[in-house]
Amino acid sequence: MKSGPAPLEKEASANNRKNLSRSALRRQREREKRFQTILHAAAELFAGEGYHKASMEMIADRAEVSVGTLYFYFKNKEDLLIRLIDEIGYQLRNLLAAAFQKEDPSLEGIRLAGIAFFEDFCPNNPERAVIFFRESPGQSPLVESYRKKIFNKVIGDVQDALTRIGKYQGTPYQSPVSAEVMAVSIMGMFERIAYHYLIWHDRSEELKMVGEDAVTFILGGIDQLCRK
Amino acid sequence: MKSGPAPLEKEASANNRKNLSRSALRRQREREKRFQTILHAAAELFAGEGYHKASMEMIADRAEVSVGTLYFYFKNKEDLLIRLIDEIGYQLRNLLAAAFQKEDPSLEGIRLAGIAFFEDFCPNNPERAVIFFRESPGQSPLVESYRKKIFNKVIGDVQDALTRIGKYQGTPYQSPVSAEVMAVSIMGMFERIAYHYLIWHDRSEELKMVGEDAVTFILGGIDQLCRK
Amino acid sequence: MKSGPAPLEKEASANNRKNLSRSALRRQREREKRFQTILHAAAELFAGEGYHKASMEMIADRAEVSVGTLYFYFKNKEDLLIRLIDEIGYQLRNLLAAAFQKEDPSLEGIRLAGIAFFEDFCPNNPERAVIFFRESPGQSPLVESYRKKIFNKVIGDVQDALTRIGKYQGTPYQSPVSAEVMAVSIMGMFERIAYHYLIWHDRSEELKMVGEDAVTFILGGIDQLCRK
Amino acid sequence: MKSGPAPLEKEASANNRKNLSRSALRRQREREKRFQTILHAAAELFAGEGYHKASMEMIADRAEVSVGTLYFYFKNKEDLLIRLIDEIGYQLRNLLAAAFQKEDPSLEGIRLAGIAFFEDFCPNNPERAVIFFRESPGQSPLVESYRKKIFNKVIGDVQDALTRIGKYQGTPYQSPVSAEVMAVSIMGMFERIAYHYLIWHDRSEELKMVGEDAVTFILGGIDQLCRK
DNA sequence: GATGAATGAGGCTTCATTCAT
DNA sequence: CATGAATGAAGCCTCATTCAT
Repeated sequence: MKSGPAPLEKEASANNRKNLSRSALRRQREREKRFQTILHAAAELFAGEGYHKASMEMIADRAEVSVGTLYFYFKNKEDLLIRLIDEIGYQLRNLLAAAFQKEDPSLEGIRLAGIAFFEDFCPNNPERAVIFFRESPGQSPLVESYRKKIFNKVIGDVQDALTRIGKYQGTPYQSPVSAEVMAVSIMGMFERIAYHYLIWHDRSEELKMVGEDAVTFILGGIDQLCRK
Repeated sequence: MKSGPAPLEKEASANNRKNLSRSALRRQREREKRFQTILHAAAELFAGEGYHKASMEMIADRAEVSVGTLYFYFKNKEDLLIRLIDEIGYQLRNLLAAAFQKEDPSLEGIRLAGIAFFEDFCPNNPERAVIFFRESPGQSPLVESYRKKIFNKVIGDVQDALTRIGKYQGTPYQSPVSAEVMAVSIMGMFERIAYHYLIWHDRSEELKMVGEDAVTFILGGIDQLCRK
Repeated sequence: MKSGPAPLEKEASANNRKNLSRSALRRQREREKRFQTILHAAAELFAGEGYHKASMEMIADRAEVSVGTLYFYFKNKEDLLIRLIDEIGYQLRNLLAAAFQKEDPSLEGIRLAGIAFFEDFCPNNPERAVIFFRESPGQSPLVESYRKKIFNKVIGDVQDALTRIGKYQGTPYQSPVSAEVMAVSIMGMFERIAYHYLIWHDRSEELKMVGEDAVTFILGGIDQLCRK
Repeated sequence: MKSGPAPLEKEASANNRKNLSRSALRRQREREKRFQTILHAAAELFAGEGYHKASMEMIADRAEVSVGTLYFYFKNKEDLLIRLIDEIGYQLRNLLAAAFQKEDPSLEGIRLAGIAFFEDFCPNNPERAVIFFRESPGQSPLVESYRKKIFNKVIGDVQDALTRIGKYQGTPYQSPVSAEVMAVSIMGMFERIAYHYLIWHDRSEELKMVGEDAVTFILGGIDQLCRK
């Protein structure tokens, strides 16, 4: 309560301000850290035990906090899941956006995006793939609405990239919904390939080859839809 | 199962047998009917309310039987879901098999399969699509193991068809896993397109056009993977 | 709390003392003010949301202080309620005492008390009526003991007034407990009339007329009990 | 499962029907009995420990059933309280109605009603008085709405009785709301007298005398309001 | 004095499953 | 075979209170 030797007026003030901002910052940092600790614990358990089997108590234990603290940082269990899929969706979009931006609008961007997904995202975030593709569907209307929103965004990104490519190359698509169908298809391929080779069968070492075939498949499909 | 006392005469015996077999048959029929009634009620509720929200009591009410009866026909709630996805998987495989068998091993079979899925299965079984694609993932290890088994079979069917086509046409695939990757990809496309245009956005009237684009995409993809 | 460097002179000292007492007074005032701010916030929320629904956090938010501060000024949540009903009881007693003292011991005092309650207290303190009559009963033994004490005091005041009137007018009561019964009855009438016309049905504009009838009723009752 | 010797056709049918109806009736009876057992256990605990302190587990224990059974018979804890106050309100109305009907519309009916409340209801149902007057106020909006409805009915009954008396005796009331105010007042007196002499101070042996004074008070009040 | 993050006991409620009738 | 009342474990969540800063 009592600080050391009395500092001069202005200095004291400055010091004080500095102290305040320091402690405030530290608080902020620790808050953020705790938030992530909890989210991480939840992710591990959702992926490992399944969303339903993972109880709030288990999550609290793993995060080394009390149950009450969980509810200080998150509204409820559903919120935990929503934050997770939000974060994963964000990561996924960034990954794809980076791939698309590496090149001029061309199929090369699509290829890079596929490689990013299969060779970067999947092997490095298997837990997140599990949550995104296996644990989050069909859990509640609210979660489902978030999933829908996120998928729509990712699909929209891919669709935009395809549209840009089409315009850039002067290749029209077969039907008005073609770009959308392709984007949805690509998303579906990514999803089920991850599910198949990562979640169900642990064949992650084949993912590189699988991804290449998948990308070839996609490029062939796009090409075909540009023909007529 | 338990026969009565030894009958005296052939006539009597015949008579008896006839009676027994009649009532036994009726029993059998009613049993089967009830089984289906319950399964149907469960399907409606799983799709409408979600697997978890649908309680055994609700299912019993809708099927107009008692809760106890549910447990006579099904081992437990999980069993209900497993039977459903089993049935759906069976239906799906038949659908695809029929398409593949309509033609000589050729891409036409693939096209027909796509049309069968998008223009027959989806619009006529939206409830089943919901159960198969949204409600059954991530519910329990056992259910997941059944899902895996069923998906593997469907994927295997497609893969076999693709392999047959490859052999028949003398077109080798890019890599050893190519046929499998394509099968998995096709499954993923089907799944997410159904999810997107049927479950999330009710654009089922567009499904025909969407399906055509998807099939074109697939054929282009296959073609591409046969090149080199 | 932290004084600067030691002052040189008496004047300074005097000055200092003055300063100290000034700041001490200001402290005192601010303390009092904050106490009331919190109590007021609690009153609003207890009346508006109900004692249980109103959480300490909500109260802190409304009073624009932190939760910790609540516990500096009040022992606990129960304490908040007790202080409130104490204050309300105090106000009520003053109100009645003022009415009784306006006149010589006579029924006129009773009339004025009724008017004070129905035409002053009720319309001007509906929130307090809600707390006193609806939110405080049955919350905890301790709160209940305070309620009992307060009611006893108010009833005692009325009883004393009635006794004085009886002695002054030389009219004995029917039984030894008559004065007490009348006081309790009057209190009950006040309570339920407020509950009925103020809390349950918003007919506060009729309260004047209602109050007059109530007072007439009371006077008739008192008169009757003095007969024999 | 197997009944004794095979009865003749009609007899069997009759027997069967009889058996069915017997067991159905017994079921019904036992259901009703359990319902009451639980309600009784809840009443004891609500009165003894207070509504909030009495947990569902405690109630289940006292009723010697499982917690789940509580929820088979009652929707939730609130429902338990509502059923109780409903039942008490019903009992109270019957009590008063019986008193009013014993005599021609006259003040004697009011007197009998008072006696019924103070000399019958209070001493024989102290627990119910506690629930009705102390534990049920301010618990939740829904409970409060039921309280309001019940009080309104009881007050309405008294008001009707007073109106009938007024008409029968040709004595008009001071103001249009007089009958209502009197009814509300009487209810308030009953309530607070019960609270004072039964719940707070255990002076139930004085209740007879207290009740007499209260009735005298009421009659005087009514009389006064008929004058002008 | 003030803050607000952390606690954790305890409450209510749900629901799959069982079993006597 | 069918019924449906009973079970009880387990889950989510609230919130008054504390205490280090």
